[in-house]
Amino acid sequence: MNSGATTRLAPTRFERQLARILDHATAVFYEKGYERATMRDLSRSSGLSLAGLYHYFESKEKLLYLIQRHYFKTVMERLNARLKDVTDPEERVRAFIHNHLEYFVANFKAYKVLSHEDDVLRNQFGAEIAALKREYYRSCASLVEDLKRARQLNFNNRIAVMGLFGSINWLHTWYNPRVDGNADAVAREISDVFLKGICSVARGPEGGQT
Amino acid sequence: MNSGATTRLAPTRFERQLARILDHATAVFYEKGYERATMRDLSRSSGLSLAGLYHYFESKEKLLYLIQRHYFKTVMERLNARLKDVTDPEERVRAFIHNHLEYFVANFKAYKVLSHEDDVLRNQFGAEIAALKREYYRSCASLVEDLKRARQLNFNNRIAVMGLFGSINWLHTWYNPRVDGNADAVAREISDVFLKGICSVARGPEGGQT
Amino acid sequence: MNSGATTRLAPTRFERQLARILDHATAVFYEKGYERATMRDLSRSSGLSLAGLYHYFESKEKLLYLIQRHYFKTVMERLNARLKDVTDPEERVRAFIHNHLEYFVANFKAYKVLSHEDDVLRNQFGAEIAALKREYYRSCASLVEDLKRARQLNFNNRIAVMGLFGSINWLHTWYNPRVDGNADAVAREISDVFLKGICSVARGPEGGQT
Amino acid sequence: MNSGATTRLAPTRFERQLARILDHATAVFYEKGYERATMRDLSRSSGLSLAGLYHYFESKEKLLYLIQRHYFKTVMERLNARLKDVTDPEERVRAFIHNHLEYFVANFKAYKVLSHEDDVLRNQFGAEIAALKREYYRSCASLVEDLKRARQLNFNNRIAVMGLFGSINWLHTWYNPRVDGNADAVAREISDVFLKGICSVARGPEGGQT
DNA sequence: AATGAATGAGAGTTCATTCAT
DNA sequence: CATGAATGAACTCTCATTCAT
Repeated sequence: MNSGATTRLAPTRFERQLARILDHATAVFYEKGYERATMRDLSRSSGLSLAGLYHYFESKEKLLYLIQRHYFKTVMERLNARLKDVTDPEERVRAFIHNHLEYFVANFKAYKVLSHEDDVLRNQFGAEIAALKREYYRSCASLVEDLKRARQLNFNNRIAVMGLFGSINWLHTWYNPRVDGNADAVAREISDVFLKGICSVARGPEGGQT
Repeated sequence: MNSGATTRLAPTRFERQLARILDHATAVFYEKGYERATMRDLSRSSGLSLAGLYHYFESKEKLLYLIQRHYFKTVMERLNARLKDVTDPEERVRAFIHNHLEYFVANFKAYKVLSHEDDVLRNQFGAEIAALKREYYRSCASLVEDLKRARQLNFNNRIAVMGLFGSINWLHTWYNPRVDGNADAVAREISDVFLKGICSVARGPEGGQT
Repeated sequence: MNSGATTRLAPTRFERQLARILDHATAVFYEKGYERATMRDLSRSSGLSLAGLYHYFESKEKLLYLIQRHYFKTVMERLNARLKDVTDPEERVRAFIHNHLEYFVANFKAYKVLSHEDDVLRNQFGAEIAALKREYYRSCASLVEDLKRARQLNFNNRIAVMGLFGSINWLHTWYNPRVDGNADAVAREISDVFLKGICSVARGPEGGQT
Repeated sequence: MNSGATTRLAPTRFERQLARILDHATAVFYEKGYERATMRDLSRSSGLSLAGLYHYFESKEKLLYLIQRHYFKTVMERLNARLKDVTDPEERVRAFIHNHLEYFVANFKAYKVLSHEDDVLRNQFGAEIAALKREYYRSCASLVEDLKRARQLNFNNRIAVMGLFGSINWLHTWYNPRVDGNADAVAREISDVFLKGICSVARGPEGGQT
């Protein structure tokens, strides 16, 4: 994990250590959940002493914040990079879904920490993460709106997008690569159902929402 | 909440009290999450003393178990009752979605306690709840399979059903009756997208899975 | 167990019930120790409700008091009855030992409750039991003194008697009827060692104590 | 108290602190008994915070285990050292009694914690302490058997040794240095009575036991 | 940079006991 | 006579965090 997206230059020792700790912490939060995980668990898994951990972050909450921020930022960076080359509205929605699944299947532990520990953070930390999440949601919603406009479709944006987010955020409770194939396969299946779904809905001019 | 489904006759004082406590506890778990919620919170919210609570259940875990069991059993009872009168395969899938949303919009606090505190329970309790959850999943999967067979459709059952569960289980993170309308409206929208989606997917004979 | 030594007439229902409860309680105290034993244990073992127990005694302490008092009084009554027919000093000491072992092998659970929960009781209860214990000790000490005087023996009374009490009070930690024979056999062996011991000690006129 | 018999080199700060805590705990257990003594009592007596205590041992049970193990091991080490220089069978039995009394009069609080909290420990802890106790008992029994063989005596080994253990384990309920003299005096008296006792018993060839 | 030692606050749970019925 | 329901107080133990070194 590459924390500190601020610099692209060689990371300092501190940054490398921190990244290592965040990785271990992600695994522990994945396993036991944020509340159940104790600082002692983190100490054990990272090999640092309990007090040593506090050199790298001020509190358990800050640690969760750093993890969530990192993964939100990274998935969005990758999304933006990927969308640069795609213009077709439907393909852009597919790109979003594929990007999400590809990244989070590769980082499935982080994935659960993002979706399950959704509302743990309070105050400043909570607000920042909520903002990132909203931004990510808006990215997806925009792509769907673009497609709707381009094809003159008719469905409830919010419910459709939220339904899609549900599908892809719930993945961590069931996804098994041996049963379900790789990320590409799952992304194609989910994209197909979702896109055929919204493209086929046609209830006449009264339905829908901007 | 009507605990003790064994008898339909007048509930005893104990049963009524227990039901009242489970209701309060559900609200507290909804608000703070199971781990963060303390027995002292439950004491406060229920008006009973800390020790008094233990007259009604042996442990905090047992309490969560009682809640989860109750709601799983009830939603399945209602599903079975509703399916009695429906024969058309598509309508039966719609009935499932509608039943789920109707019940859990009416009991949205319990809803979060079911989906968020998914894997808290261990051992016997965990096994029992997992069995109920599997049974509920199987109900839905069967209905989808019936539809697939009836219409000779072509899609990945598991991914489709899991995607649907994601959509309806994620609801508790965003549903707002003032914005999204009542349960009927949401159920119709989600059903439309899902059903059009799976009915339109046609990738040729190589796709799909039993 | 026959509580309430005050009347020799037909015991009332209350007395019979109380005696039954004391018996059960003795068994529980024997098994778990006084501190570890809970009122719920007593409720379970006696078949009465928790609150029902309090009709028979005011507190857990009083219950222990009643048990200890009963067994101390009974063993002393039996001792006095037995000593009536014995005049030889040595035989009187043997009678004490035999009486003690016979009674407490027959009531070995009570026996542990007497010796292990020695110093639990406080205040009035503690004082009364301590007085009974002192009386019992004095009985034994007198017999030993009589023997010493009659035979003009020479040993430290207090240490000898305390040593004897140790031997017979420690019994509950090791006595096993299948290995050690019945009470008579053990009493004879212990009496032999003790009596030969004190009768053979002769360190000249400076030793001993009144 | 010198815990950690593994090294005879300078004890670490941790070891010294632990030893200090065990000392305080021994005093508290002596005073109130293991069950009645609370962790708060130990905290108060040792000057550490409640949580601080848990830096040194994992549980109240482990604490009792550490205490009991220490004293059993130490008294046996001392016994073995002392027996090295004694060959006469009678003197060896006297050495055992003297060693026991000397050590436990000097550590009379620990003494009660050993004998009164005999059967508190369960499972692994209980098994280990029981094994040490058995070893200590065997040491004594061997010495008595040696004497019996050397002198061709005739008495029941088990009852005699158990009686002796009763005498010396019961000491903590009555011993008062001002009344009873020092350990040497008491040891001599008890040894005299016991040894004269077993040496004088002669009931003919049918008596005794291997 | 890193740690052993320490802590205040609070967790879930159990206790002997009471009281309305 | 007997009980289900209830409680205040106290229990052992764990938590995230700090600080001297």
